[in-house]
Amino acid sequence: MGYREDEDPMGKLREPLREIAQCGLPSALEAMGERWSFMILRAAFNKVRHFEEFLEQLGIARNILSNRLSRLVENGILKREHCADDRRRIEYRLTEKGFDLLPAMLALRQWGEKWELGTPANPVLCDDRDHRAIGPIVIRAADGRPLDHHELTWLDRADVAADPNASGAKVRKIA
Amino acid sequence: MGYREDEDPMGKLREPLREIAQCGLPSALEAMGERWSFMILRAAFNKVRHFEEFLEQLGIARNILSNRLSRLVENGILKREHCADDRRRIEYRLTEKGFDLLPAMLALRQWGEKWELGTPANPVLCDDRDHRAIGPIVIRAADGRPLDHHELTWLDRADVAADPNASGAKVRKIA
DNA sequence: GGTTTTGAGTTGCAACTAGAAACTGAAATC
DNA sequence: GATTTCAGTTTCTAGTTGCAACTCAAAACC
Repeated sequence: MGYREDEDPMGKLREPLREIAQCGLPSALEAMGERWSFMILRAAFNKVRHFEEFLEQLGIARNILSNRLSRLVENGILKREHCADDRRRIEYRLTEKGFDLLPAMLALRQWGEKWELGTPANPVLCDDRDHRAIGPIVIRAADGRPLDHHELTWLDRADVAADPNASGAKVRKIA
Repeated sequence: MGYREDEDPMGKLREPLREIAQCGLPSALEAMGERWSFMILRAAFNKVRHFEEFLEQLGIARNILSNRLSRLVENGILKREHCADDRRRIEYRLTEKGFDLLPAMLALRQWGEKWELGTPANPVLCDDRDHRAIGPIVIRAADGRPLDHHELTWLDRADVAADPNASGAKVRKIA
């Protein structure tokens, strides 16, 4: 459970990663950049819910797990819930924000499979409807066609072409 | 749980993250899971090439930068090249493997913008062709339609439906 | 009702890692 | 030849990780 701000045996007395040019990456890394965070997230996606279960699945030290879980809860990626049937048990569940990390996690995982593992891994993530494996995570243009890194440029927000389908002062989503 | 006894001033004497169930994520994290790796990658994507340039852009300590760059080179994500005109200068450039991390980086970045920053960041990554912002990184079925996490299941490799367009023993890519 | 077990943490300690600043050594510049 | 610059090392301190042992409350057992 929560460490207080003042005397914190394992706290984040660390300078936040410099937020150059107002980029979302440092913020994302602030929440997910620590050694075990992605592995915990992966376990959570695999329906791991309880402290001892994470402990066993990941082979992480108890104090680190405790700290990482608290951090993920603070960041709104997991939520803590007491079980109804056993008041001692605490369930850690993904929030919407947590689920939304799935594309990032899969992109990383696919990269690892392609370049490090060399072989497709075994539990394969599939489309529920037809049981076919999902496609690779790629970058796509607004119209949906895949882009590779030669076809990309960084533009100042002022120079970005408006979405022709957008009406007036519609807020652009991301990227 | 072996730390090696060799004397390595800042080496990776750490146990590899446990590779549960033959997953690509631990391998990916082995290469990219350290504190500054993604920020260095981001800088590299922004055409930062030289040691002092990284130093200035990131505000990282020299020794850590030196170590991270070496590590990224070892992992084949960056390559080191001596400049022709100035033999002292070393250029760090992304390899194909490094470029291939772009989807993962963007997914993370987009997540950070959406959930942490709240506001779209400024240099916007755009399609070179029409100068429109790229679309969000999402998970797609084999046929290209976007999937959300309710429409996904993990299947054993043996139970994955074959791609109907694939002829015989075609190797599936990833997922 | 009292003892034991279990879930989820804390605490203490030793080993490891990050960071700031000073130092090195070779190549370029004056 | 003296100075500056680039890319690292080294040193030393502060912060992190991991293991093992401890706590503390809520079930389970007897």
